[in-house]
Amino acid sequence: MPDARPDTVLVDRIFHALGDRTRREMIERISHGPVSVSQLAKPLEITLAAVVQHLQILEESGLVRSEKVGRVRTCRIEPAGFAAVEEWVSERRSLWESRLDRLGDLLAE
Amino acid sequence: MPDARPDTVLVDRIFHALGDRTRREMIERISHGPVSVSQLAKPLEITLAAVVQHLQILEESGLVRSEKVGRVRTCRIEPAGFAAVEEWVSERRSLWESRLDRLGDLLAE
DNA sequence: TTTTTGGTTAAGTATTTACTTGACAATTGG
DNA sequence: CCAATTGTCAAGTAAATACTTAACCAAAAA
Repeated sequence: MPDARPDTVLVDRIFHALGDRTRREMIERISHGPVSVSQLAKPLEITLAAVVQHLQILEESGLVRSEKVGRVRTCRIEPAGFAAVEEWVSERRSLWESRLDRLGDLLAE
Repeated sequence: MPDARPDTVLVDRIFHALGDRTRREMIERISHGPVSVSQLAKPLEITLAAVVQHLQILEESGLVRSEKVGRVRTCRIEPAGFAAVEEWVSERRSLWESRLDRLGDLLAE
């Protein structure tokens, strides 16, 4: 990924994080409640090391937060990140829907 | 990308499509109104061929629709796809927010 | 204290993916 | 008719990214 305007960097990271199915599965799991890294890894057929790497990307995107107590790291959802996605999507959609070009479509038919 | 349950395939394609910044820029552009492929390519510093390839991925995801009349292909937003994203995101978020684990967090502090 | 559990880090491999080039087809303008 | 525009397709390249292995550390259990 090349550089971009500062205000898009966040969105970039979020969508990149969500672009991988394994990471979405991890989010799925975490959204049902806090889980440790090894619990998170169990249903996935990849190594623990790979899971840790995915987790790092999820944390950098701000979608997930984690905290280590003792030797176990517990993962939680960070709702703010999700709000940013909804915002981006609904913004683009409403932009389109508010257009009157639809009218042109009808006339063209 | 490996296989997945049939009902997740759509979501997979959508998030994969949104995972690329160039494709999001294309969506950005299209959401302001219908555009031809070459118009779409102009601000992007990649070849027309690359744009066409991105467009194909966007169409397969259901986020964009296009139609060719004469020699020009015009691209439009397909709002239904966007709704699917919002649904997925808000579902995960509300799942988390409705959890009472927050209570546990407070007690732990 | 020894072992097991849970996690981290670095380095390398292999697959995906974005992108280019070049050759081509078809519509439109001069 | 000839040329420019608009797009398509196939094949190859280069870069990004997912994943593994292996060595390691700290906390908890036996």
